[in-house]
Amino acid sequence: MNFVDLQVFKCVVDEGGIIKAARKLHRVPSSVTTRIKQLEISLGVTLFHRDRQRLHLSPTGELLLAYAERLIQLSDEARAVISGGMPRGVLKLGALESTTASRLPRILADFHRRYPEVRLELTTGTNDALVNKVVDRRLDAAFTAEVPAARALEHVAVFPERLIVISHPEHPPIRRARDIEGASLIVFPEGCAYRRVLQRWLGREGLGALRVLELNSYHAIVACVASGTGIALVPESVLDTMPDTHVLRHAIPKAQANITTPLVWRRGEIVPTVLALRALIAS
Amino acid sequence: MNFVDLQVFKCVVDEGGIIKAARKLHRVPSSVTTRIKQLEISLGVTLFHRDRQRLHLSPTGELLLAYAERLIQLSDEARAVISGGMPRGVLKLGALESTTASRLPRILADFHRRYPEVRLELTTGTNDALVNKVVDRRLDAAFTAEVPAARALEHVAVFPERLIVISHPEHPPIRRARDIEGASLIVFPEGCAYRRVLQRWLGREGLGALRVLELNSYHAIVACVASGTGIALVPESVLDTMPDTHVLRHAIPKAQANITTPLVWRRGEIVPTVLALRALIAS
DNA sequence: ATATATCATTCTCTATATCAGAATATATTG
DNA sequence: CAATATATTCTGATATAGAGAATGATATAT
Repeated sequence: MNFVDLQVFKCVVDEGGIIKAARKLHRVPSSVTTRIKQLEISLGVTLFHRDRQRLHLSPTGELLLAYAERLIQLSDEARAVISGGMPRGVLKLGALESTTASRLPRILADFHRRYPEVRLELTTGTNDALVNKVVDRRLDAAFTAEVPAARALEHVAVFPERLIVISHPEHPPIRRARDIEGASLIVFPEGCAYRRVLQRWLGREGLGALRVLELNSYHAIVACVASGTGIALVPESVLDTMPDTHVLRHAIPKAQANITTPLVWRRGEIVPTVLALRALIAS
Repeated sequence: MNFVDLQVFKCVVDEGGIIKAARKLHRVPSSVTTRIKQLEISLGVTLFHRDRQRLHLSPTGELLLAYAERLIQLSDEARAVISGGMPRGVLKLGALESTTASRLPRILADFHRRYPEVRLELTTGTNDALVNKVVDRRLDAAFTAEVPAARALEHVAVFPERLIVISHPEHPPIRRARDIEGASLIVFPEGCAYRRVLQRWLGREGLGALRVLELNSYHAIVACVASGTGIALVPESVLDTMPDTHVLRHAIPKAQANITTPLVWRRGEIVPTVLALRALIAS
């Protein structure tokens, strides 16, 4: 069993006959016949039932077909990633404001250096907005906050993140949810998964609704926190990109704090540019 | 790029050298070297950095390794599933309404317990409809009423059945065909072999056409018979699955009464799932 | 310091596998 | 009935892969 055999097998099934497959494969029919026979012998099963000079896929053959398709697809992907020529064209990428600020600069610089033929279009947005845009094909892929529940999406874990609470420098230490009672929350608009993390934590410890201020940029949020307007939940990596901010950092329980930023794309529709991005991140 | 190359590649990485890999693969080192070189040439990349007679996996090599492992694992799985014992996949089975009611529940329960990987698709229909579907490959096998005449089908005898005539409880005894003169026949629609048995018997004893009522379910037929609408011919085993039916049973001549339900499939095209079913019934 | 062992590689020969092409057998179609 | 289409078998040419021996370069032990 090798890739050539599997490709020949799949072609015979798709084209519905030895001769048609031979034409498509630029081979002579006898070669295709022998290849199929060899495959049957090596697996010890009958892939096709021969009925009056016609081939009919057997149930076992159907079983193999499913595997053959997966194997061929995977090997094509491997070849594309490893030796695939330079990807080119447009890569429509989405990311959270936080990921954009903390992780992307390095990644995108590397990416552009390695694949200068790719024009990058970066869209920022909340977790939910990004997921929707990927599903709608308005993005090729996105770095989100949560692994999406949708069956239609695939993902790979990329960046481990640690969420922390930040406050005004003179704020007393925050060890539990009730320590922030009375403060205002400064958060991203609805749809941000980090905000849900924060509210879940507060809810779990019995804290109800707080005053909420919605801002659209981490710089604005951090500036407001520093000036004592309220507290906020941010990934530590974002804060590390802002060296001169005078805010106090408070740890929250690990169960809430430790999350992973995934890269998500539509199932089965990974494109060369995204493949290249994924390969670059993996290395 | 083929599976052998990938396995050799993975082995070299795992064992950490050409010679160790060669030992493990029962090959000569030169063979392993050439295999790796070929792989590098065919992919157009360098998989290992050669540093003073030592190999070091390159970043590209690491990329390939990940794919190689998935591909090898998947192909092993395919081989195990396809040439490994347990049948799996879909079994498209046909059966008469009567067989479905009386014999199949036990059989199918056993079958599913023993071969949980097989998804069963059961189709009911008349004898002729089932035979046609098997010939057309829309069924893998079927329990029919008669041994099919078609050369293209094989069969094995499975269940002995005894056909009996049933009537309203107050109906006088039926000993010969003329005893039912004037009654209505309640039968399955055209294509049912049991119906032909009944009409052959009546015809042989010189009885002509009777009024006929066609119904599609044994429950309906038995209910109509019980209420005095007419008489019907049913396998005794079906009646035994309906404990509270008030109908009178009448024997008919053994030549007509004793039949055998066969399992039929296309000649020479018996598949693992049907093989398993046949084996289970035989035991 | 020298000898030995280890390692990857190169080269050549042989066995094997695979392909193309011609011939064959059977079924479908005009 | 001829013509076309289909899968298969057989044979010879070709390419490929593996074995084995030789090479060169490095590390390790005496």
